[in-house]
Amino acid sequence: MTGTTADPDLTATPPVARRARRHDPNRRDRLIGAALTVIAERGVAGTTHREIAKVADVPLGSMTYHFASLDEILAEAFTRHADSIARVFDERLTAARNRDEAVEAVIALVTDDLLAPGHDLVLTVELYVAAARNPRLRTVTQAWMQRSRDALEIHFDPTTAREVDALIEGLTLHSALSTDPMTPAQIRHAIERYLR
Amino acid sequence: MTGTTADPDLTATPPVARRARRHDPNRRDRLIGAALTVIAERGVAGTTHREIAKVADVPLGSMTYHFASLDEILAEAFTRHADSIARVFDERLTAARNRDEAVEAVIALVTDDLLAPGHDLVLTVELYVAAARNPRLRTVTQAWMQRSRDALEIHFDPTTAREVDALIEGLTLHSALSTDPMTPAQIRHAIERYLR
DNA sequence: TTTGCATGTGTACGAGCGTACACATGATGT
DNA sequence: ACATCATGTGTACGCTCGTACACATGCAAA
Repeated sequence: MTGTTADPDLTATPPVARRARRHDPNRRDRLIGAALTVIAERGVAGTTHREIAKVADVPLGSMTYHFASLDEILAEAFTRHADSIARVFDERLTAARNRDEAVEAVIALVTDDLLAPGHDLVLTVELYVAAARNPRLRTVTQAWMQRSRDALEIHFDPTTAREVDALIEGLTLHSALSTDPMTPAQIRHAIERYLR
Repeated sequence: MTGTTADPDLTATPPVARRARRHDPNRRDRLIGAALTVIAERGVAGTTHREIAKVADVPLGSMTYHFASLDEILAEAFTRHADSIARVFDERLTAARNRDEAVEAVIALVTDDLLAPGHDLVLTVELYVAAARNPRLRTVTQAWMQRSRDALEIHFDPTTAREVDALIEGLTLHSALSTDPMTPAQIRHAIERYLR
């Protein structure tokens, strides 16, 4: 009736409400998780402060408060990714009590973990590409590779460990890229052929 | 002495000389090559019209004339890359006349071609990442994989061909990522262990 | 209770980007 | 010879980006 410009009450709620402040401990952790989601969906190239903030439902300014730069977010996100895979790797191989069980552990690792439906294999390839030009990320990949090899060397000699590590890499990558991914039986066949 | 603003001669050479027009057939091809150079140096994420133009020593406007979009340049560049590797693959395996020679061909392929000093392995990983989100590039990788497998099937059964293809992928990728790349002897050992 | 500071929020700025487009030029077919 | 048009060149526009920064708020120490 009076029109929006006629109201003289300057204490009224401003037209654009300020977002309520939230108590949000471990927002930093949530942001790292959101970063991994964005990387998986849009790739490192499509990962921006604004996109991560949107996924985490957080204002843009929060990004620069918690992280000095985009590089820092990427480094922390990929570190978490590599650690989570390396931990599974460790657990499977530590649990194996002899060589035969170790072979089964490797097979299970590939078929049940690395090629599991929910597992974002593209995240690993994104890491490799990013690491090619980011020394900090190269440290992450190298530590991860070392850890994998160490776990394998619990049961296999160093030469075999290195070769199997490469084979695992190739099998997962190939399955991920193919329209016609390898079946668990084919994975088993390839690994057993190599290790038995 | 009279100062630069005192000259009334409007027919004089303008302060910024227009670049001389050049007769440049197959500039399009040169641009694709320049694109591969840029991708190898800066990654797909750092590949821009302006950067490619600078490497090829060509004005920016030339990019949009020869290619409808950046995607089109990337697709053509990666197609060239994949074809050039697939051709070597074909040649090596076609030349082999029995299984033993085929094994040697695979070893030579990895050690002498894929891991050759001048060969940009990062280009392949860049392709994989780009293909994850670009259907056109996924066609390129799948055609490439099929061609590799076909070449291997000249000498090996389909199951072996697929497994060896994956092994090659893993060996090259692993060598590329490691600070401590595998030696030719180690490559030979891994492949012979699998194929003999 | 008061106060300091870690944390949360909104916005502005300059840079680089893809792309569009107007204009220039010379090779080529007639 | 000359007209045409494929090719070559320069520049402007609108957009998104990373980052900086001023201001708000409430927990915790004193």
